[in-house]
Amino acid sequence: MATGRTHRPATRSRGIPEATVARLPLYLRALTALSERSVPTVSSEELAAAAGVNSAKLRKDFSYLGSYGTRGVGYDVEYLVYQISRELGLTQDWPVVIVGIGNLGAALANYGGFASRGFRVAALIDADPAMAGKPVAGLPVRHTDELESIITENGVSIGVIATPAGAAQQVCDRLVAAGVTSILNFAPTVLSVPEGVDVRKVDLSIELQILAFHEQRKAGEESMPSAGQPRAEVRAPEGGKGPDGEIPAVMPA
Amino acid sequence: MATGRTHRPATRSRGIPEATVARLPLYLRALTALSERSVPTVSSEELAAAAGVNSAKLRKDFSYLGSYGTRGVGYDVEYLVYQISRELGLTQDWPVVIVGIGNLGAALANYGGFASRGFRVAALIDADPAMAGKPVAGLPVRHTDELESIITENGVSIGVIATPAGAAQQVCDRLVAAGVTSILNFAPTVLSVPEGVDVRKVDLSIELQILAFHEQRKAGEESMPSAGQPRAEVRAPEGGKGPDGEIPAVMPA
DNA sequence: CGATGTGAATCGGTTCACAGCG
DNA sequence: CGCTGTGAACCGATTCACATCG
Repeated sequence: MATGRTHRPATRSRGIPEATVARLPLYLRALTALSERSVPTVSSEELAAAAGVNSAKLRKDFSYLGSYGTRGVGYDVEYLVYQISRELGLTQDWPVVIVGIGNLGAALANYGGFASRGFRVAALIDADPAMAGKPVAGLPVRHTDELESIITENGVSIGVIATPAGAAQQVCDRLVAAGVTSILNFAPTVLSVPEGVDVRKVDLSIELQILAFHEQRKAGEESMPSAGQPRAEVRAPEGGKGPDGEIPAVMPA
Repeated sequence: MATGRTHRPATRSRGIPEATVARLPLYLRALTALSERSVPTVSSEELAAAAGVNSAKLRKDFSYLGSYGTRGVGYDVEYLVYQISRELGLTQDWPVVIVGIGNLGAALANYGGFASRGFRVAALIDADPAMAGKPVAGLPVRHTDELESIITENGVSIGVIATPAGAAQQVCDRLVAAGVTSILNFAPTVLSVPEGVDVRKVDLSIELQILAFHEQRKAGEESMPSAGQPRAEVRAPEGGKGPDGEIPAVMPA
């Protein structure tokens, strides 16, 4: 596993479980929706339903952040939005670069969920000289040659890789060398990075394969000599996802 | 969690853990690469490195599928590719529809990783009448009115939703009513579906927020009175991901 | 001998159920 | 009285370490 230190410096009591961190954005989204409808407070039950989890899990998650609720009443929406935002680090500005402006890169550049969450697309970068200068989502595409200077000048610490698989590791190396310490990888490759660099991946193909697995199972069960109903025992609406939940990648043009 | 049945019919000994299923596509990808380089066999150690996991986990995973290795030698690449493909249900053809042909939908339509894995884009569907007939990735975009007939005629059981958040639930309902039982959701909404329908989601914004959380932590540690080295204790290259690994969604144009 | 396959130990996360408090 | 907050039980997944066998 290589966890760096074996024991972790125990940065105060900051022991928020990874699984909880992964759900905070979900709660935040639900809370934001409530906030827009001017709902003042929510119970764990209601919020849980809106976020697609169960209430016990939600309460436990919030308990790691502190006691932000009021017994007998619920949670103050605005206050919770603030607390979660702060915890996630969304109260500050995060400049990001997107490398690889193919179909996917362009889709990401146009994605509205960025700005609203404290993320700012500092630059779009592509290796194709023909792309250079072309405006995508209101930003001119810059050439890969400028990668290092863009990172440095804008203090970018988060990079998004949306290049073909073959170019991903190389791009990753350059991003890291230039100072990026968090990478969101859409290319279908395993990136190797030095310790201290965080990588998350999204791979559409993998998601589909997992669906196919379950789909096959359903089909099999239907025509099973034993099996009762056509489709029972599958994944519940809850929205749960396999543990460890590897996320995989989409490949651009 | 609402697992439908409480005990599961125990479809023979088919007890492959969800976490293992989620990694099979990863192994498959690595194996395919080896196969293309005509490598005949691999050890658990080598394959694990290529897939970004540790070897004990990989061996345990494979043990759920059966004993496909040879002690003292390793695994036969071709044989394993076949076994995993079969297990995942990739030896059959899976027609899929993509609903919502914005930036993201187009990117998905152009994604090459589909065909190579047994997935076939049966149709691209969009609600905008102006899009109808326009060719995207070689296929003419069809209007939402045709959704039901397309699903039925092509026997589609897997649907991909790449619409704006507001339209997602409605599209989902129609897909399900028409017979779709697996959905890959890219819209940033919690979809509610009847039991027996599988939903997985991909949300870019959530992934970025998780990165921001860790990024913030790194920054904090650096200037910590106590903390030793600048950056220790973060996520290792291993590629691990938070359990439960909620996957989030990208929003199209 | 070397690498697989797997019980047993361990770990992290989820769920339960209820004490605590506004 | 109702809902939060949480210890404890539970459960699945990961890791360890070694017996097994080609």
